[in-house]
Amino acid sequence: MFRQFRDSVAVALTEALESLELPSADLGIEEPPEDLPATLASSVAFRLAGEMGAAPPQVAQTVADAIDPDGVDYLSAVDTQGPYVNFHTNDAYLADTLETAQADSYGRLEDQKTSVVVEHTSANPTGPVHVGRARNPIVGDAVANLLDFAGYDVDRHYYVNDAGRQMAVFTWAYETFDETALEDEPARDRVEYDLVRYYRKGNHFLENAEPAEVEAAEAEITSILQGLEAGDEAAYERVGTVVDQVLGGMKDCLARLPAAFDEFVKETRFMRDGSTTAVADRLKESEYAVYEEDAWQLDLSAHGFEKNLVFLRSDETSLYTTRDLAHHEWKFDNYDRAVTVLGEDHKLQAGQLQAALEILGNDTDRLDDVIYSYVNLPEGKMSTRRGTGVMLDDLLDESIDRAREEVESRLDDRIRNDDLDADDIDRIAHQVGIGAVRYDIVSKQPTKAITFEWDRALDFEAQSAPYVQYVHARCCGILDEADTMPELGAIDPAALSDPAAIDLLRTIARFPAVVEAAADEHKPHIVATYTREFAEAFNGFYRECPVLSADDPAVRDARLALVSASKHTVANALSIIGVAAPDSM
RNA sequence: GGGCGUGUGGCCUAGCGGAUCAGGGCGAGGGGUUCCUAACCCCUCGAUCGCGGGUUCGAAUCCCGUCACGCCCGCCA
Repeated sequence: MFRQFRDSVAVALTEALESLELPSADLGIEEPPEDLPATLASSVAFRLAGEMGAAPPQVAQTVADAIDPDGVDYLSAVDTQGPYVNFHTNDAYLADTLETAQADSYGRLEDQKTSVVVEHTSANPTGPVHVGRARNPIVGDAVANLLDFAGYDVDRHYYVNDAGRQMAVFTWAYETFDETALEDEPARDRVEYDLVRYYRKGNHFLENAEPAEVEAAEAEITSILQGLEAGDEAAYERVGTVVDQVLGGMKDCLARLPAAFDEFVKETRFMRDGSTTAVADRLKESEYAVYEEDAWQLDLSAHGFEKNLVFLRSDETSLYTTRDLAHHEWKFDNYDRAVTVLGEDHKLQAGQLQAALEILGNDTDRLDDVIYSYVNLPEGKMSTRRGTGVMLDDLLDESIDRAREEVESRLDDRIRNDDLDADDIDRIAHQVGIGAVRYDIVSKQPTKAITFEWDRALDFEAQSAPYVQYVHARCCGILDEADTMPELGAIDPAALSDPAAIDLLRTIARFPAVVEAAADEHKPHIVATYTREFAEAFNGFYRECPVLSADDPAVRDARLALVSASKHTVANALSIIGVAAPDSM
């Protein structure tokens, strides 16, 4: 109801200002500090003071007097406090919130009639997913969930870089070396842990072998790349053998988060269908194209980039960005909007891509990037090639193990006699363990650098996933024990008179606005912050207001409805950030 | 050298022009459970928001400068 209230206040305030013949371009509507009773406030008086030749508090009073609360949705009264005009909600605001939030889908926004493709992760299929890039699937999945919940028609894509030099090296190494030549056993019984050993072996060979041997290897690698460029079916198959296996393993790892994709889009697709060549041809025709040092380049100085972007090598083969151009035009053909989640190291490339897309005549306003910083180890960067780094699988395992210990240590002093069995313990360990990892990452602004430390990443204390998950479990516990749910029509919202209950209901009322703001800015961490605020509000209510043992049946029913609304709110907020909502824990 | 990003109490973090807004959390110290799960709650200690200027009625928030850290500046991806 918060969004509706905000809209109606904006209209009322605009009309009031117009009636006073004052400018209404900047309404200055904001949320007042927590300890004030008003739901919304306006700071227009500051800006109008000069124009009216009066002090801000007086201006505020004049404006407030010009608004008649009657007929304005959810508005009960307008008053002032110093220079601020404050807007208070009426009973219907809370009553409608309580009723609306009874729906499982509470918070989901209206259909935006817009399709959007969210591309995330897109890690080269060279080996196991490590924590350094784990931010990508976690943030990416949350962004996709968020847009979906905000009413967009979302597809999730993983762009597979299967045409680059790295994959050619990998393919050559896989075909060349015998398993007996590999030094270590796979770190884990899954295909990408097995095959990455060939990749590392190959890279090691190229860096250390005799020049003649390296030259021969390079010739083979080049022939693979040229085969791909020439549309040679055998080359696709050779590379595909490696790519599909490794990708399959990575997919299994990502599924643990869980992060799932609607489509894995291979870049070779845009070589095979001729669109990459077509893009290059069109670029050649553009006014920004230059042919220097035997290679076709784009002069992007007018777009703010110092150096030229090479889009065709001297041997006529395409580069990553050229293929990505064809890829993005394909996105534009099939979707209204495109969001890409990518590491800060790709930022320059993304900017060049966007400039080139504009040169090709695309409307790049349809494209948005979400940039995140890599997670580094205290001793430096993680690297698949060098085999340094913490694997996401290991992080998840460790987190689940610690969560399991936590559950087991709590079993003895559980008050609730719901007899958790082995399956429950396993379920809770997974929900909490994986939830904690995701929450830790999704709750921070992605642009902030993170240095990975086990204990910090696996903290189950307050302001973490379990803190919020526990609120959901409490809701379920109460609803479970209440034999019947009251009829919607039988609920009297007025029975919720305690400050803690009203505070909770007001927090619930804000949820759709939080979803809207987070989706508009592609910032799932806003939802994570909200879950924490929500949990605090709920815990306050839980402490102050007994539900099942409430003496007055009307109070009990109203509180029960509030718990139900709370459950939907927290469950949906958690689902957006990809954290499981346990029924018990 | 240039570009982009980050800089909030011992540590992590929210806020990113508006009201005693410097908010949470961890850590430290002290309390709370015959009552819907104490992975909870309450209290105390602790920050002039990297530093210096400027704009503004008002700046952690905007501008300029400066320092520190990260990322990038390939006919790699």
